Order: sequence, then structure tokens, then C-alpha cells
Amino acid sequence: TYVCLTRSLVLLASITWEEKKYEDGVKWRFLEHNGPYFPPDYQPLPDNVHFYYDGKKVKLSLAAEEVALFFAQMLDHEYTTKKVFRENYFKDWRKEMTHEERSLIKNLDKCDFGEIHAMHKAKVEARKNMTKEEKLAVKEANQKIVDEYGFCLLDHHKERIGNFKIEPPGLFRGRGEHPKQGMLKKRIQPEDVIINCKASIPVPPAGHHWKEVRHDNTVTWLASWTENIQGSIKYIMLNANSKLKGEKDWEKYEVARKLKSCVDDIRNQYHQDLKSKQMGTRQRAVALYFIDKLALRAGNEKEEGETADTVGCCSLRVEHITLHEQLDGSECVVEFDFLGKDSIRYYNKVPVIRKVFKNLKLFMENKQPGDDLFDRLNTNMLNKHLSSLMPGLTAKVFRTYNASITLQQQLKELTNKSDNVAEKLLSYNRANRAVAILCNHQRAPPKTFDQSMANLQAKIDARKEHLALAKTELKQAKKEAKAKAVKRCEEQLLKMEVQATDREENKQIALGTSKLNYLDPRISVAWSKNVEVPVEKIYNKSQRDKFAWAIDMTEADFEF
DNA sequence: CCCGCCACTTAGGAGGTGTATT
DNA sequence: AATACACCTCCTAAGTGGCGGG
Repeated sequence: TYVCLTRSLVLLASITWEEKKYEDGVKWRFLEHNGPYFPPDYQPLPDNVHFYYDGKKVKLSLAAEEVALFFAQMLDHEYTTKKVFRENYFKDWRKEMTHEERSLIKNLDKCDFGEIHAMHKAKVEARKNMTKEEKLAVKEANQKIVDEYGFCLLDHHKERIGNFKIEPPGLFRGRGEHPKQGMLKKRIQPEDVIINCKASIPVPPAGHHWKEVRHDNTVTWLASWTENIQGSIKYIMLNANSKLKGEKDWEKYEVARKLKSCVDDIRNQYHQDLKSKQMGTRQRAVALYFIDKLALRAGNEKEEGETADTVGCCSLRVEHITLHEQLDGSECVVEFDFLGKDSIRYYNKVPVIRKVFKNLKLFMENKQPGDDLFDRLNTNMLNKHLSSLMPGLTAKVFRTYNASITLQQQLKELTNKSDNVAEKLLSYNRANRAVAILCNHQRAPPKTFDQSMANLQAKIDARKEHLALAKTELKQAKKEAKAKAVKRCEEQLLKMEVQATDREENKQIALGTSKLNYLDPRISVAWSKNVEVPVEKIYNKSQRDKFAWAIDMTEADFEF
């Protein structure tokens, strides 16, 4: 089946993109670009802005001053009140100081960044108050940078680069309780950057040279550097609308569709494995049950102390679940409470089958809260097993598959042909929302949520009044024009009410992530054709660019 | 089998932009 | 023209998973 899948992918790709694929691992033949764009040099503080230590004016060296500004800029943020943030910051800041500065400045609490902070706020304010002409000039300058650095030539296609700018220096802001928050993220020099290309080599900034120039066409990145916080590599890569990324995206959904055809067998298999004599096999089966049913992430191990304490399926600990024989009228309920990716809380009470429940009890026996739930399992073993069941199958494919199949089912269930466009879009959003909830894609409620909800309600009330009035007028006049006015008014009212419902239901849900990363766009395109809703209503410009391949190839009868 | 390294996808928030409303 | 707010783009952190070497 593997050969068959590969062949069909290659075949379909060649039809779609009208170009043959390269041999094993080769991603391109020709690659030309201008290198990354570097952030501007540090501009020293004006003479009338001072830093004070212990009440006394202190003129800082350039390097120390730049890092002081990073802190001053964040002073309104809660970060700067956190102990870990402040300690990390102060330690790293001191490294940038001269001998004299270091021997003087020994306590962050005695540092007064007030004037620097005020200067920063004034700058932000001034930028907001720029004239139209000034704003236009800034826009044009930015466009010039995009024109020069934002594109590359890859195999005769001019492609947009996704992130062509080197990340500027600043203070590291991790998510959640990150042990490294506040550390200094250093300025990247051309000497730190590896260039990947074929053809003409980009010219480094004057007086500088690249760390290395290589010609590796088995990878897709144009430039890379190593960041100093985690020691990980950062890449400059193509935009999502590029041919390279589009093909990869398409392949991802084809693998998920392949899973659809064998998911029943795989489910039967792990149900059998729940009774295995091997503890490892049972743990694998329970983990798979969670991954499939709840769309949990795989849960790779993480280095302790390097990142926030978050987990996925395989890294769940005993303290993250509570077992209830009975709860809210259901039997065998597992209560999940843990921090997942980006320290987003996963909280869910799930009735499970008895075999899973009994296994969980067994796995938790004689363990401490901090012990691994699945002590005989890791993502590597899980993925090895999965790839033996189906080529290309890994834990994350289940998320893609379950997200896409859920969207398709929900759209079928919720959409009525006779609805108007606003109602159809509400159904679409609700289907999308079902997926976002499954995948636990949350957002902080917008700061002005309650206010804007109240405003909308006031508008609805006003419209209702207006409608009543228009109806009275119609009765009296029975004029063609009045009838039209009533009809228009009713439509507007319905539209607003639908909008209010949609917004309320979406308070803490983020739809974008699933739309962009988990939902096969062909499902949405086919739906839009079927129910005659223009695709522009569900995808904005950049989404249409990213999913151009799907918009091109999808017929109304497409089935995931 | 384990570890470290690498390449790539997935993620939420900040802040800018454009549009509707007053 | 001013204001409010919804939507979008950018940013970069935080995941997944493959590979090679000991």
C-alpha cells in the first residue's frame, strides 16, 4: 500500500502542479534570494533621557543601555513584576554591563527606568498620531524592504518568503511559567547566519560576512541561525502560499484521508490491545484511545527546567487525571486537568469504556502524583507502532483526521439548503467551532467582549423598534416601497441576531488554528460550492492564497 | 535503545489596518 | 472627520517526528 500511496501522490502531484517531483529528499534545483533582512542598529537615548540608580543619575554604556531599554519598554506588562522574569533579566543585563556598572548596579529594585519608559510611551503615541503622509511614507519604506528581501526564486517560480526578517534582540517572553522568561535574546549578526542557496550568493551587510554558505537542496530553508535561549535553530522559510508548502500541505491531508480508510481496523486493534498481557501494549492502547477520541497531542518528553511544565498524551502524569466510578450520571469518567502546548489548560470530563478505566486504575497503582501515567511508553514507540499499521501514520495524523472528518460531518448535519447566507455561515462557523473545541484551541476572551456584546444587543433592540415602526407604516400605506423597507429591515435584524449568537458562542474559542492547520480545505471548498456560498465568505485573501491548490482542484462532490 | 540534533508544523497574542458607524 | 471595533498580519514560541551515531 505504501508504494501505491506514494505513486498516487506523485501522479496526482504531477497533474496538479504540472511538474515532476524530484528524487528522494530533493526539494529544489535552483534557489536564489537576497538573504535575510537585519533589524536596524540600536539608537542611543537622547541626552535628556536618563537612567537612575538608587536615586542618582547614571550614564550607561551603549550595550547596557540597550538592554535597559528592553526592560523599560515592558514596564506596563505583568511580566516585569514576576520574580523569575526579574531575576533572569537582571542576571543577563549585568553580563552586558561594564566593570564599573556591574559594581555599582547590584539591585534591580533600585533601578529607575521611569524616564526611559516615558520616552518609549511618547514614541508609541507619536507614531499613532502620525499624519496620513507620514504613515504613507512608512508604508512605502516597508514595502521597499518586502520588495528587496521578501521574495526568492525557487525553480523558476518567484515565491514569497514567510519570515525574511532576522528576529530583533529583546527579552525572551516564554508562555506560561517559563523558567527562562526575562533572559536576553541576543542580537543576531551576519556572522551567526548560515545561508542556503544555489546560484548567486546574497551580499552580507557592509563589513560583515556569513557564518557559512551552503547549497543543501534536501531542505527548504533559505537561512538559519542558532538562538541563545534554548540553543535551537531558527529558519527562514517560504510563505504558506508557496508551491513547496502547498504540496506538503496537500500530502498531509492525503495521509489523513488514507487513515480514514483503515481507521476501523486500527480501532479494532487497539481495543484488542487493551487486554494484552504486555503492560507496554496496554499502555499504548490506552494512549491511542485518548489520542483518537480526544485528539490529544503525542506528548514528547521535554528537558526539565528548560521549558514550562506542559504535557501531551504520552507525557501525562498521574496528577493530571482523576478517576470517577460515577460522575454526573455517567460511569467510568476520567477527569483531565493539565497544561498542554503553550500552557493552555486542558480540562475535560470524559466517560470512557470500562476496559480503559480499569487499565488506568492499574497504571496508577503504587505511583506518586508526579509519576508518569504511561511509564512503559513514549512517542517514539507509539509512532513506530503506528507506522507499521499504515505508512506515514503518526500520532498527529489522528488530530488532522478527526478534525477534518468532524468538520465534514458537522457541515452535513448543520447546513440547510434553504437558509440564507448569514445562516449558512453561522452553520459553517459552528462546524468549525466543534473542531476547535475538540482540538482545545482557546483564546483569551477579547478585552472589550462584554462591552461590544452589549453594544450589539443595543443595536438589535433599536432595529426591532425600527421594524415595528416600519410595519405600522406598511399597514397604513400598503405601498410597494414600504414593503421593501420592512423586508430589508427584517433581513438586517436577522443578520445581527446571527452575528450576536456567533460572537457569544465564540468568546473563548479560536477558530483560526484549525482552519489553517487541521481542516482539509477541500471540504470547505466543496461545501461552499454545494450550498452556494462564495468561498470569499469563509476564506480571507491569505487563506485563499494558501489553499489555492484546493480551490483549483475541488469539485462539489469532493468527499474527505 | 537512547540521545542530541535538525527540520518542519502548529500556536496564541500583539498590534496594525481597514471599515462601519456616528 | 472621528471613533470604535472586527479582522488580519506578523511574530516567534512551542510543539512533532525523523535521523544518525554511539
